[in-house]
Amino acid sequence: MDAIDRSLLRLLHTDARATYHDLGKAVRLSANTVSERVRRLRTSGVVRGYRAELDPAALGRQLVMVTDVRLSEGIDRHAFESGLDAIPQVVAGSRLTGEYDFQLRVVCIDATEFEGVVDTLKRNHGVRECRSRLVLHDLALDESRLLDL
Amino acid sequence: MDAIDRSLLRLLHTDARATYHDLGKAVRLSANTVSERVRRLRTSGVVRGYRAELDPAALGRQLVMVTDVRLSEGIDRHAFESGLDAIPQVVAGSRLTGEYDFQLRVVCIDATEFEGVVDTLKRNHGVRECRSRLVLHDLALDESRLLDL
DNA sequence: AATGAAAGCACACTGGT
DNA sequence: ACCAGTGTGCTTTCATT
Repeated sequence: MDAIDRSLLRLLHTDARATYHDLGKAVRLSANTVSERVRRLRTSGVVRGYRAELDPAALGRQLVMVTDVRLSEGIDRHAFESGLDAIPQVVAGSRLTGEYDFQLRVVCIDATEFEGVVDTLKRNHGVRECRSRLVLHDLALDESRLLDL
Repeated sequence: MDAIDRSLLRLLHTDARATYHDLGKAVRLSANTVSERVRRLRTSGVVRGYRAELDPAALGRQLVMVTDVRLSEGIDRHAFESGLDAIPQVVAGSRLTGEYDFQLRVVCIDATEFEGVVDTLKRNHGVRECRSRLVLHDLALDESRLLDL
């Protein structure tokens, strides 16, 4: 992992469909060499994959909530996690330390749909308590900033 | 936006570097037609971009914290947001309703580094109070799940 | 690790259904 | 909206340093 690799990671984070040829022009290396470096970055696990970033708003979903969740006694954490597959509005989540067990990000069309999600969580997934707040907006930051350190 | 477009979005979310030819094989369309559909999805804003997903742990950063933050009176929200550019450990964040003003995701090497981030936030960025918890792990969910609705 | 050459493919146009 | 053909340019392999 040298400075060139970090440049390549930044470039691929900006546009994962950039050609090796163009990446090579940017770092002054042949397409060939870039291809090998990127393959190494992939197999070493630094690059986990290449993802198309979707815009939920363009899919008609403009209500984003952050919901902290506490499970009832006797609910298996692992079962709860796999059960979330059944609720597509839950697009991300983490298990956290502290007062609550999990934090979920829930993307909905409107408050009615969100109400349905909360009811489902409580009725079918062993959620005892939840605490939700509206996402006003997301900040323009991302993980590629770690390359600056 | 029909079922084929949703398939293409799912495929591109799994591998944003897939060729139009391969995408076409999956949805039984010519590479040509796939290219046109994908271009429409891009210009309509459903696809915001293509990103390489990095693994912070592979970059030597294994401590991930979620930190809620409340700003002091008289601190401009917008100034706070742009000021975060100076702290690369902050890899994501949202402005939220509720008790706290923002929630940040902070990726560090160890507790000492995180302590530095918290001190910086309080000393230089107008943070009055913060409440942090450790991310035990992230759930295997993503925004492409919205396509199932 | 990096390079250049050459074969094999993918991509972007055009034109046509 | 979709497809086929074509020219251009990208990717990959191999020999070489």
